[in-house]
Amino acid sequence: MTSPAVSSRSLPHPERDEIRLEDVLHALSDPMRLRIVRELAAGSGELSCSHFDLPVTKSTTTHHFRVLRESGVIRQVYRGTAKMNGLRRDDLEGLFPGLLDALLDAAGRQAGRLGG
Amino acid sequence: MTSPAVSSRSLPHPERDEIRLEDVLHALSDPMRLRIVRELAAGSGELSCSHFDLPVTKSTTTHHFRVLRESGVIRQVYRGTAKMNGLRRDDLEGLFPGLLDALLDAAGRQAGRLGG
DNA sequence: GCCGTACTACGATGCCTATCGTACGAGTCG
DNA sequence: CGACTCGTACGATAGGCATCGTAGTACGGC
Repeated sequence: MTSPAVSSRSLPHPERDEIRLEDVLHALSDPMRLRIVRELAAGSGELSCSHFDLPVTKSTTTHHFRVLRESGVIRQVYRGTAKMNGLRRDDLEGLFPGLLDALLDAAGRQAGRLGG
Repeated sequence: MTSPAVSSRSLPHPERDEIRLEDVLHALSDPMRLRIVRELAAGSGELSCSHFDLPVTKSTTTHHFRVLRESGVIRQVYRGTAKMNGLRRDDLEGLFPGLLDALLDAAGRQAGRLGG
């Protein structure tokens, strides 16, 4: 099968109205999570957790993805054994217009400045 | 005297190049500190620490101002017994164009949405 | 010099969190 | 079914941090 079904395993997400700016900022204040979000923004669609090659164990990776989901930054859905991740661009743009772009731009500038 | 001299007590600030996005986001992810920054942005110039009426003790207030200063969000200077606080708008705008405005706008929208 | 105000320094406390390792569950493929 | 992959759950650990209270320092005015 080329497109496996979405599993029924539950993955609680906050509604758009429940997303709090402080939680979003806290989620993005961790370098590992900021890196994940930047990769998600660079990729066109959804990315699986295992696509990311982070310098931490899988347990810790799971933890970071959960923080991002529970803060409302990303949306996660099971597709077979993989868990696909996507930025909640529309919800964030509706709540905080221009914020996500400004944050991604800021992260990109800093990476360019520090990383070479 | 109407304009007391700036004291020599040392208050270390990060240089513009040393300001890290993660630190700024972490600083603003605390409700008390976000509130301080919003008040600073609303006021035209510098504000003294004692101008703020926060629901925490003065010890904790000192702590929050230090986090904001050490992350590069505000600049602090002694003027007599008072310590004046000002947003580092220029430095932040130079490093992360549009970010501060987007953050303040987001905070304002959320306050309007939740606070009435 | 003495007092009051503004802020700080330090220690304590309790909570949160980033990290790990191991054991487990869900799904796919042979 | 059995093996393998992907991701989770749980416990442990170590460090960070928001908060407080008390004691202390710096400055300005009397």
